Amino acid sequence: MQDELLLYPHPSVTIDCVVFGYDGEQLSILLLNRRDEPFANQWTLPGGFLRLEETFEEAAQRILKDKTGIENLFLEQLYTFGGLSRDPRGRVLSVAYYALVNPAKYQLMVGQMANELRWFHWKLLPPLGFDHEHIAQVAQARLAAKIQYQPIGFELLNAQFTMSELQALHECILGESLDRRNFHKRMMASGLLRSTGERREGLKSRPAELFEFIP
Amino acid sequence: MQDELLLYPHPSVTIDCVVFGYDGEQLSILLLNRRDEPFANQWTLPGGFLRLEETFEEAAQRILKDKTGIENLFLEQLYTFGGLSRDPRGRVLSVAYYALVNPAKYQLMVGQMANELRWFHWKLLPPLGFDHEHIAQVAQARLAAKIQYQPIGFELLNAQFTMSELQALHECILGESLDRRNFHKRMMASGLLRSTGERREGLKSRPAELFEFIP
DNA sequence: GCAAAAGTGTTAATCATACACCCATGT
DNA sequence: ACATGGGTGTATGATTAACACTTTTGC
Repeated sequence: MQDELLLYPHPSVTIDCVVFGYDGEQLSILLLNRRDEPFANQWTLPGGFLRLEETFEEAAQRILKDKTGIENLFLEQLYTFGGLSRDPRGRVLSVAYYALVNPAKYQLMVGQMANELRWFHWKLLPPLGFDHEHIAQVAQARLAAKIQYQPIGFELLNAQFTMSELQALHECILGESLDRRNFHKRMMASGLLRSTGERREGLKSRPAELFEFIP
Repeated sequence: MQDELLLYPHPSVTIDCVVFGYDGEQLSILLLNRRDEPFANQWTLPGGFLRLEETFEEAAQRILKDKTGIENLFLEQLYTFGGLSRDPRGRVLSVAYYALVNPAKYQLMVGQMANELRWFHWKLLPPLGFDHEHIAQVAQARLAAKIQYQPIGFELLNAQFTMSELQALHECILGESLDRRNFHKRMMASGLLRSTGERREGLKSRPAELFEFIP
């Protein structure tokens, strides 16, 4: 039964992850400084090889947990990259995923195959190994396109968030400032979020209403 | 250098293609009746294994040419499917592509590994092998979403086409009828097509202006 | 002259934008 | 009381949707 599958050599398949983080001020991408060849001591997206017994998403979760300590995040498939020379080791495909996380919620843990992990401003990335600059660009474009049509929050914000927090995130991704009232109307009109009835208190000003995404 | 790549067994990688065809009346998807196991004598999307020396698009073009006779079509990556049991032969990933073609422009040629090729109404597909029903659904959804934002025509229509032909295509994909005048305005406002100055004559009614896509 | 499809403009409705004042809290 | 950020409505402009009659051809 496996015969046909063995007729030709198979490519390797990796999963690479573009992890966006938003700390309330600026949007970042998590990069990993590789310890080993290829691209030793260079920055790349966190990634790893797909195993036969796991789905793409399971692989992405495992890889991110092992290499960065980040667990249980929402992932969405971005694109699959298959250029012939994107990896010097041979034919390696990359099924890329992206995610949005709140960096404050995770403790980064540098895995064994990395020198360092660091958040970089999403528009000011260092030179990257493989074709990861290209992958990051595609992810940025996807994020910016997607936010036009729907509120983006995922894990970037806490489960409950104020309208200002959501607005600051959108402004950050869009690169422009928005009108508070119109933003409020648009978000509520989308039907994707609702008020929790609770408020965020303890700040220096009027307590803000807390919202949550509707599942 | 290849050592790391050999540590784990590799999955097989196929390219599957959702080829949409429009004959002026209805939108169809091209299916192939398999000659061999698995899924012998069942309908599937045309597809085949990726070779190490070719990109996804080259593979898709080769596969379509070999199995259907269709050449040189515009392809766009749809999604990559990686379910653990989508292929009974083992772990097989599928990088799916979709394309739009004008069936009248191609002579279908049944390849050696198929019993038959046939166009099926895009909403009335027979049961399909592998997870190809799912892939077809994703492609349908993508096409319907995409047409909201831009005129889709490309290879579906002839290089020159009348506004009514383009409108019939859009109505077919959207599943609703549109107003002629508003459609005309919207298409021209998109800036993606222009009048050729010529007309389609010889029909039973007033000759229609011919348009073309701006490259 | 009749049938069939093409071409075209105006009005109404909807949606998006711009904009400013008062409110609740902490200090 | 004042500083800080939160909450809210309306008026205008822009876009989209609804709608019908005239024109050109073949028969």
